[in-house]
Amino acid sequence: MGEEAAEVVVRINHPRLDNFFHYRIPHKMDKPKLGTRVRVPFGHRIVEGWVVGYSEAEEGILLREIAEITGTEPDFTEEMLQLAHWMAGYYMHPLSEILELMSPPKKPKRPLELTITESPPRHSAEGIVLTDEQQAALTKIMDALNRQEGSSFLLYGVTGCGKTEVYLRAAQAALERGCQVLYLVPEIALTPQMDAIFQRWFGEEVAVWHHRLTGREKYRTWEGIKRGLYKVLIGPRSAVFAPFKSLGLIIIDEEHDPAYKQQEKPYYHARQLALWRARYNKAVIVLGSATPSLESYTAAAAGKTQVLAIKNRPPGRYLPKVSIVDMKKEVAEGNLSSLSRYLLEQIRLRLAKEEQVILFLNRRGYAPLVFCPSCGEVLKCRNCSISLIYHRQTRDLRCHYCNIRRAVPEVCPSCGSGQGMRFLGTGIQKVEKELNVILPDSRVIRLDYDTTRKKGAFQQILGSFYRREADILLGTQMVAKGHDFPGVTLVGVLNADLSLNLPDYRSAEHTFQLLTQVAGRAGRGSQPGEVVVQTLYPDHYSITAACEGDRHYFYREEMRRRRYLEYPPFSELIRVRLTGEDEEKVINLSAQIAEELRCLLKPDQIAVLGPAPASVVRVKGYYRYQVMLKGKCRQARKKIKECLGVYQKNNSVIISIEVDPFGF
DNA sequence: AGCACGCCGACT
DNA sequence: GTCGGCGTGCTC
Repeated sequence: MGEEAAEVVVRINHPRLDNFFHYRIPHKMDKPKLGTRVRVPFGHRIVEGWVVGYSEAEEGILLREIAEITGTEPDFTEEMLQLAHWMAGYYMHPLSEILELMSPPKKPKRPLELTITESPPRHSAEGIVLTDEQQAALTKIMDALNRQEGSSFLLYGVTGCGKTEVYLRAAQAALERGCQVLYLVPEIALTPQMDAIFQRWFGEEVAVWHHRLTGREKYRTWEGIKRGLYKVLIGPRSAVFAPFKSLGLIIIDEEHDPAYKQQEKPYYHARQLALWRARYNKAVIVLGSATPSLESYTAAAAGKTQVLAIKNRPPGRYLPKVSIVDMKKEVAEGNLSSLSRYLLEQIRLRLAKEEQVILFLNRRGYAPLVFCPSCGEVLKCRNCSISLIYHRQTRDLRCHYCNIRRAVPEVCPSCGSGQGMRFLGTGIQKVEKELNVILPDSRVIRLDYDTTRKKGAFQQILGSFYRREADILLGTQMVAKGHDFPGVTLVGVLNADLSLNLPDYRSAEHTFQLLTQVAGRAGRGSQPGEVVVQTLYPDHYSITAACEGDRHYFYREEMRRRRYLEYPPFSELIRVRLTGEDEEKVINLSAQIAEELRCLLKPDQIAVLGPAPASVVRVKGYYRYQVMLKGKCRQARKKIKECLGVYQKNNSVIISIEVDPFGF
């Protein structure tokens, strides 16, 4: 018979150590609670780890003893340990890495006082009266809070319908019932403004969590949430790991936003974890969006989530009129500018009335292609298999994958011709220059990755546009989110097709969401707005649906296509990605793995696709290939992981597993 | 991941 | 003779 021993996960990040090890508790040590951080002898050294359970050790293993307990209390609550186990299984990731991600911030050396002045919840100073639809939604949420049995809602409201008003009142109702509230937003950039709104309502009991906080700030917030001093936490996806004492309400704002999916290990989706935590805590969860993800839409259709629909904006705020411009015609009629004649006419009209304009182009830089007119060679990054982009401010070339910069060559590196390089295509900087030429009297302000590098620049640019210090806000997808500009009456989408041509089964969904969100920026004030959408595919369903505001048509059509092609939500995807410096080794191993998976998995259950090169084969000098699994993947996760585990020993090719991948 | 063990070349 | 190269194998 084996003996009862502590299961310890060691704090070492390696695929071959993806398991716990058994340890004996010394006689003079109290039995550590689950989640306790300990130091244990491991091989020839002492390492840190966490106690994650107790069980009988197998016979024949010589158990060693836990050396010491670190910290005064466990790092993880029962809830977070269970969540970690669930994540390890679902995302096929080592438990140690997930615990690392969830572990509390270090205690600062200098002691820190944790007192928060409890302010009684205050009502909105503005005293806005809710519309009937808003009130109906709020009532259902409040009923659910009273029932305390865990419920989920999809707050499906058109852009500008006042979802925030519903969130605030729901949060207040939760606080009145003694519960804490988690409010998730897609990006850090959006936290300060939400923080300001919530602080106006709830005072000092609101905290913000994100990765840019200092060590002290993190510790203070973490402890405050844990002890129940803070009642509301606002933050991006990582805030979903906060150690709430009594979580009663979770709100996910813009739940469709891809930023909720972590794009690096361990590739979790915050919405999924939030749903898990809501279920565990019997809390209410509200997913809010004007353009829900297909996942949430499906859950609603299946009755797993209740729909709270808001179909109208508050009185006096009208949905904009949308016009589509066919750019194929525009080019055929000799207009090679990035602005169609109709859009330009509309811009002039609005500027003459001293109204503001937002222009949207989802492409950074000046020109996306640089080529030699003599031999036709297109310049590519030497580390990545991707074209270099010309940037005008710095007059150099950049790779948008690895950020490398180089000068524009005077002589073609391929044929040696000295004719000079030519630039092709249109990036946002080129549009900026065009605007300066065509409309020399208008003030243009640009919002993109390059103008928001400096801290606070994002807020500063938006603030300046809000104060009407500029007439035209020209931006990448950053302009789609967040702000209300009462002065904006025209939104121009310069190239609606860019997101449509991405190699991703979600591209139509993203295009529909992006267009709807951008269009929603128009007519936020009392003036009716107009949206002009320029496209080469004026008949594509994602574009027509977004322009006509016909959400049901889009979802019907998109579901039909997904079902036909057996893409999620009608199947599950797992991507196995292989990365290495030696391309041949990567290809060979990919083929070997695909072959073995094909033997292992039933073809009528799971299709093994590939191996195929990733959409950008080479990044930062590493070659990337992938094998895609499509079908009933969940139930075969164990088998798949075992199969791949064998190959993870090879260290010249890194294998990573991505469950429900984003961005192909 | 670390760290030891292990079996072959040029050094005080 | 030994110091040290990094190949491979294990860690309750």
